Amino acid sequence: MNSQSPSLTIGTVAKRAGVAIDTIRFYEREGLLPEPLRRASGYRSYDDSAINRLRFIRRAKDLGFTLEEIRDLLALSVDRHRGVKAVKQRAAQRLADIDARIAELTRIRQGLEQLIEACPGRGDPEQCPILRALADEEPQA
Amino acid sequence: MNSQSPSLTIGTVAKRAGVAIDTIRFYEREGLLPEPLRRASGYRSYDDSAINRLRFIRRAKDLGFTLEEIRDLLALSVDRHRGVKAVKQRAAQRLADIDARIAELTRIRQGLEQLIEACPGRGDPEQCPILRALADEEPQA
DNA sequence: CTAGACCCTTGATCAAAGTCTAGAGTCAAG
DNA sequence: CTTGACTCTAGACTTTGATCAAGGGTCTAG
Repeated sequence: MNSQSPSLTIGTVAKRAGVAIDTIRFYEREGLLPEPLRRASGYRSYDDSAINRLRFIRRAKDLGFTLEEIRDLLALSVDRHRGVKAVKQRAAQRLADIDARIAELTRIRQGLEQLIEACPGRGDPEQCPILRALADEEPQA
Repeated sequence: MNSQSPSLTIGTVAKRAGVAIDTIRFYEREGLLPEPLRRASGYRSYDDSAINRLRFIRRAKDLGFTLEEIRDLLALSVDRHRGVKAVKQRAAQRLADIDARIAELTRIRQGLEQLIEACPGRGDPEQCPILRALADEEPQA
């Protein structure tokens, strides 16, 4: 097996995972990263799994999950002792959350698209459907 | 002439527009609402246009605009000649952003769904594809 | 040994979009 | 006139997700 050197410093991990050092310590405080081993000096000592986890967090974040949701997602792997069934249920809940998020975005998207299609892109603001839809009728202030 | 009595209090406006009083004052500070007339006592005095504008803000917010973007939209809507085009462009940019987000969510949704489908929901945790994906994840970046 | 790079903790600060508080003045009803 | 609801200002606080600063200890190369 490879990788038997669990002695990455926080700076190295930060660089490889593409996040700031402060962010790593912040995630640790927030319970998204486990507390790492420490050297005698007190320096945090990581191995590759920390980098993997940080990348996982970053991707999930890019997808619009909050850190709290990500913590739940990560907690799935800690649920081992509670059995595969609980894990599957929680994953299904995540899926439902994602579906709801997609549905909400789709609703917004369609409202916007209709407005854009109806807008000539020039002329009198009074005629712009985007502005009119937002303003509702009878402004004339 | 149904000459409207322009003497709505902030509380009435808040109730009709469906926002909090503090939010109205906050929007005023932030330049999203014009400063209203004042009574001799100092009380803010609104008319219906304030309600319309608050609804405009709320709709734009629902469409994913930030308050800063909304401030821009409100300013643009006053510009007869350039306003409409810029409004349409910004709306189109919002639409593109939303599309990208939907695409990302759809992608992760399908990955998650496949994991769930492949998971028996019982048995050895080592065999659970969900746990395995979370544990290892990320082959390369 | 010493300089410079790195790491430690604690606590402050930021941005967004409000929300809430304190202390004081005002308005409408009874 | 008094009571209670309403409004005023200024400024502090909230949440999320970090980022920075101060004041120190550690590590490594020359």
